[in-house]
Amino acid sequence: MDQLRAIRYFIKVVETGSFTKAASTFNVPPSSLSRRVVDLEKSLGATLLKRTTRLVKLTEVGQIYYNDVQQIVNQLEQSHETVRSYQTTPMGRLSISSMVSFGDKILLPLLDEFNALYPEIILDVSFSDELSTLGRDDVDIAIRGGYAPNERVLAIKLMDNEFIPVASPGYLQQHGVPSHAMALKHHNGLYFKTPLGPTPWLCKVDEQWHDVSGPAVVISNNGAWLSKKACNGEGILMSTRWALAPYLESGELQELKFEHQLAVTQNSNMAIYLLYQKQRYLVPKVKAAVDFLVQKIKVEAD
Amino acid sequence: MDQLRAIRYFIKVVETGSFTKAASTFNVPPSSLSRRVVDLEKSLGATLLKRTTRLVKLTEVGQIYYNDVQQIVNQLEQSHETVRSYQTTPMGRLSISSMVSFGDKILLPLLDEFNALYPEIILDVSFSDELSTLGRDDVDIAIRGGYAPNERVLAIKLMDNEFIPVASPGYLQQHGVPSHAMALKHHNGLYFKTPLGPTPWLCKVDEQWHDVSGPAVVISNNGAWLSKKACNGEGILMSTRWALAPYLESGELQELKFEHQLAVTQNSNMAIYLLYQKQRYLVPKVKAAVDFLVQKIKVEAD
DNA sequence: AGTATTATTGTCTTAAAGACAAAAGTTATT
DNA sequence: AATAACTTTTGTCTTTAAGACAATAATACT
Repeated sequence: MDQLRAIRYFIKVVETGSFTKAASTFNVPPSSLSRRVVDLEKSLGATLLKRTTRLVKLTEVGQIYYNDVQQIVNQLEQSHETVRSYQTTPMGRLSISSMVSFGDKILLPLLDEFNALYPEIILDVSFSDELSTLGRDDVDIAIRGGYAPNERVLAIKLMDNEFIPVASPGYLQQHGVPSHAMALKHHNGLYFKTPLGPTPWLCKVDEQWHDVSGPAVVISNNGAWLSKKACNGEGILMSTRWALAPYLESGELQELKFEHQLAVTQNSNMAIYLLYQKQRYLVPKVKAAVDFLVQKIKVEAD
Repeated sequence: MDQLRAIRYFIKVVETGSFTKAASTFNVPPSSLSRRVVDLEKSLGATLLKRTTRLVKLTEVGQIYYNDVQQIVNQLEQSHETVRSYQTTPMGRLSISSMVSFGDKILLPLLDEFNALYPEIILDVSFSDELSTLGRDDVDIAIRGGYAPNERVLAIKLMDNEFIPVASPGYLQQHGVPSHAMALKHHNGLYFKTPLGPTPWLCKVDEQWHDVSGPAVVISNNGAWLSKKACNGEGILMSTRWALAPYLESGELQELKFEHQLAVTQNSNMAIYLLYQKQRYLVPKVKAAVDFLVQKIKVEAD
């Protein structure tokens, strides 16, 4: 029995929920899949699928098995790609996942340059603030803030991700410039929301953390929109220095400085990391992109 | 092409270093292996093996590929065992790896009991202080001291692993009872050696660590031998409280107490952990053993 | 209830792996 | 240096397993 083929069939049947649909993706008759999956079940001594003519569902062990083999087949595929592309020029589809805000401001311009450099690499870029599970999905490179990666994933710090409080001159004129961090509690807040929830205003005084968040005006994960609102004088915003840079330069917003520095998390080493799977660095396209991005962004940050 | 079969052939060829030897383990002619490996190499577009008639060696990519697929095939095998044994009574070979000293004193008596409880489980117990790479090898359960496991491995703390200094009454009469930890520097040392090297005598005074190791008489990883020497009054020994318990009770050795407690590592949470792979807990024999050992040892520790 | 869809089963065909013998290439020994 | 011993590869045939296609059985929707 071609075990691996049977497993691939099984996986596809689970994913499509149908023998017929799965069969069509392999260009073989459904009967083949049916037979192979039965073979597999016999060899395992367990039924993996509950078949009703209308839909195919996983059994309890089937679910366990599916989770395992899905990942295993994925790994195998990656390993084959590593060998196949070993010592060739960078080429093929490269999928990058980035935080939304970072993508707009910094990543996209760089990718244009990257594209010109490696025309044989087809970029597949998606923006999302969700913490994608690198390795599970087929994302080659992910860019995320403040991340604790697992052992198989390598993280390179690209740049700091310092959050600073800002407000428009108009707002400060009307409501006064807060002299002490504690005073922020009486100011209107425009809150940035990460996948982990809204970011509070925190402040460390005498080794003690205080939440100095003021009443919320809006909460959003859309940085540009929040910045607009801040410019309109609707409240105080805490966002990353690099996202606010253009507004600070134009004077539309100004940074608030306090004796006790503000933060949005007690975890001090907030930074932006580039993540990739260790083994995948052997694939030329991945190596090219990692090296390029790290070099470009680290230089820019200086 | 039966990819998986080809990969299994390839792995065996690498392990045995010979097509002929590998072929005999599969009970097929060597020509089959030769053909399948060539197929595999063709499909990957790379040569994996450097064949000279006398020995077969891996190429550079071959080495990378071998590391990958060896692990992948292992995972697949484990996954199949999980399914096959799902909801059956605990049975089959169970391999346990334990630290030497812990094995003698605590584990073996328990395993006799375990064996009586689950006669269908064939125990394969090996003792070694080397840090075995759980998952890479086929060890189901490992027992180790002070371990930082990876994400796929679960660690359950079985008991504390407190090191205490002891000496025989004779030794103390002859050399005097050290009044302060610092005084140990002038005492003969019997040093216990872990895979990470000999264990120094450390002592924390005013938030500052000091090495108070005295001149070494012997260094060994054999706890029983060191204990004997300590009984003979040859020096001061630091070993685990549970290993020394019988000598302390009989009065052959006595514990030295200091204002500033001694340790053999700055890492405070030294303890003995039971380690196993998360997924493998689904295999009845593994679950039975983990549950049994945890329960028994935790109860004994009270 | 009837129809359409879907999985399974039966039978034949095709493709791929195994068996066995022979050849080619290496290393070690005489 | 040449031969002997061993190992991998190649050639040819046989056997085994997967694919093709039609037919059947079973289920859900109209």
